[in-house]
Amino acid sequence: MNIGLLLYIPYRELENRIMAAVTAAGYDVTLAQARVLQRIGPDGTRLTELAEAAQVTKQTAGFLVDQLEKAGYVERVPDPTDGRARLVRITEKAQGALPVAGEEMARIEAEWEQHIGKRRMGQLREALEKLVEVTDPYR
Amino acid sequence: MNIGLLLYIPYRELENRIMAAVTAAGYDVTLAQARVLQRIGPDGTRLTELAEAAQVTKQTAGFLVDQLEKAGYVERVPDPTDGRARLVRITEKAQGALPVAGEEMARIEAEWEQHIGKRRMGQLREALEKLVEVTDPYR
DNA sequence: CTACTTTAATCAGAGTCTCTGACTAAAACA
DNA sequence: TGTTTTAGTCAGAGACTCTGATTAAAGTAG
Repeated sequence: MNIGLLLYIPYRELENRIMAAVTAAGYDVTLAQARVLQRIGPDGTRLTELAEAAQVTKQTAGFLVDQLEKAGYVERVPDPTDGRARLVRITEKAQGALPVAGEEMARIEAEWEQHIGKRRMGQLREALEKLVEVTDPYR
Repeated sequence: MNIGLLLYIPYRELENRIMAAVTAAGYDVTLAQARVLQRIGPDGTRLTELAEAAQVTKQTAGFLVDQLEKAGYVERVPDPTDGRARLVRITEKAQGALPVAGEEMARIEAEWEQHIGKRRMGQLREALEKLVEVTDPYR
């Protein structure tokens, strides 16, 4: 089995389950919206930064933020340090979703560790962290 | 850094580079088309099977196969064992793309091994193969 | 200070991907 | 034979993403 599929299959499982948990908790967010949402920092993040982090164009990021804003999950506030820019911030309404996602992620990691063992899980994480050094275009 | 992103970043790099290599070799295929294409077996595969393997609906798979067919990369032939079914087969035109993808993949794996070391690469593969046992819905 | 360049964001339009629901035809089964 | 299941298609809509052009603010060189 090729390494691409080996990386992708667990990733997709993780993403699907987290989305399901968030949806079950009553948050109506799509996958693309969630990918943007999780990149927003605690003090707000500029659209351009979000676009880079999520690997989409500014237009796409703007489109998704528009939807998130309409749904009340984010708000845009002026950036005090730059008159052109605005900061996208997570609203109180969306704050509750973060721990839901975090808990589901922890649950999944625990399941994985149970199956492959603590040692292998540690090796997996170590290898991936090293691999990200050469494959992440934003570091 | 969360495990999801750790899995996704190298995956995306792999996918992007393979797509770039295939495109550079003169094959005009989209990512979604490629995901279907790589699931087609040597003797042809049914649409329904492709849909399951690629994790999309039959309609979506059909839509992508239509495009691949128009571009001359696949053909549909009757399934001799089932009058309702048709086998999607890779045409000669598309055969050349497979080694291009394979070579790029091997090149990337070699680079990764160079960076993280042979030992870690082995551990990574071992851990992922074990992980796929519990995360692959199609096995 | 002024003119030029860059940067942040948006507007407009199009192409691609994916889905739900309804349907046809062949196969499998009771 | 009649019913149910399976393989695939048709129709329509929604979601995602892109390229190109534009506006406004900031930065920079003279």
